[in-house]
Amino acid sequence: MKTKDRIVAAALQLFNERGEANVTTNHIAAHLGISPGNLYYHFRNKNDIIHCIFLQYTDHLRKSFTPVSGQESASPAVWFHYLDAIYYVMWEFRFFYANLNDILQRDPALHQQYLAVQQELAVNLQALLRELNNQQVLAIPDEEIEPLTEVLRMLVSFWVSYQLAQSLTPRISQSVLYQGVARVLLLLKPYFHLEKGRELATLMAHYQAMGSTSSDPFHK
Amino acid sequence: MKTKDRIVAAALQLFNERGEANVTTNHIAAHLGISPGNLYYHFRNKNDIIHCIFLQYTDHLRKSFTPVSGQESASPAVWFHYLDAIYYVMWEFRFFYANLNDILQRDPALHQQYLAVQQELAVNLQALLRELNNQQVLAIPDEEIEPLTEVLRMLVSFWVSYQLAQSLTPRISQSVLYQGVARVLLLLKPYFHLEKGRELATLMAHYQAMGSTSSDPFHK
DNA sequence: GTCTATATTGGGATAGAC
DNA sequence: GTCTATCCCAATATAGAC
Repeated sequence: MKTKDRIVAAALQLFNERGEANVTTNHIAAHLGISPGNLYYHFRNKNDIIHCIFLQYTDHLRKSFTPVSGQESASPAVWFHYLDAIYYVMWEFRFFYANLNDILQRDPALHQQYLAVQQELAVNLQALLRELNNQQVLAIPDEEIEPLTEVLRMLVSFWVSYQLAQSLTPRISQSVLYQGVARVLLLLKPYFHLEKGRELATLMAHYQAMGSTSSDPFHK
Repeated sequence: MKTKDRIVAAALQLFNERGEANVTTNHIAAHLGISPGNLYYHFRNKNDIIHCIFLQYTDHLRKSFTPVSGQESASPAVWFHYLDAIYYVMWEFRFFYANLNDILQRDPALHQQYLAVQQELAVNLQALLRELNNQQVLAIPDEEIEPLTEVLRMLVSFWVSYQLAQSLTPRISQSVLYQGVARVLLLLKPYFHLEKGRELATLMAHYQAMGSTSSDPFHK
């Protein structure tokens, strides 16, 4: 593994574990057993490192949230896929969600790219909900689809921050992220067709179980 | 007005206008035409100033969100009262919401007080929704009240942050905060009894109008 | 590519005079 | 209470040898 990649990997790990604001370039270098100067040979500055991580992030989002064909969208297996993807991205890039505004504010170029990805996600999510309406899974009034998807994106984007604010310990657990996923389902629940109650109950039960704190000590 | 109070007022204003992270103690002093040393005569440090602002914040919350008697809760006028109070606190202390995690993380004592107030709010909000259930206004399944109130608090607490992330300009407008209030109603809408459709529509229309950008240029 | 040593910066905070 | 002057510190970033 090239030094440049090792730096990115170490940065992601340390950012996630200790918070981006608490990890300096010196920490990253020390963690890898290289000098600060060496790190600056590979990256212009800290933002440059974050930008590399961000590329992985958007890659992931684009792969995980590509729309599926109409038929498929009605399958609970696909719902699991999407919801798991939400969990995964929240966990894998939690440092980013934990400091979203700081990071975006200090790097306008990154902010612009962020907005572009968010726009794609918004479009895809709205299309998905419309498709689920068509497939008789959901019954969301048309004019509510846009604001509802916005609330859902907002919920996912700031669930990590919310959880950090709710606890004195700066570490977030996997289980609280599953609780976030369960909240997504909660907000959609009133719109599910009654015939889908069974499938919905299965999903809710799953993510609630994953979100119960007792599952956490195992560090699954 | 005593210097100490002037400092707090100036800090709140500058924090709201430029973002807490971008306002140094020197800026505050310069804005008031006093010396940095003078500022430090009145406050141990910057956190100390924020703490004073936070006391105003909690004062406000406690006054605005005290529970009302069961009967009253069914009155649309009371709903307006609560929703306007949400708007007001988001606007008046938007710097705090914009930087919640940074501020809490660097001051554990403040964080503890924050958690205490949040706990009060959670209890009051749950009680309010239960009362609205009783008054035949809402029909929220009992087990959903707690998670739903959590999502609502989360929505309000991070709406400002969300809006900042959604725009390249670091200023937030009053209208986007009204949009946030409208989202609160949106999430509750599925649970409203049908007979209350009229009142609900009035509320939604009001906050949507306030949230429309065309109302903003007037800086109401 | 990697190192050591160091320059730079800027905000937080204090000392001591007035 | 208020001022001026200054210290302190930590993180970012660079210079130049190896």
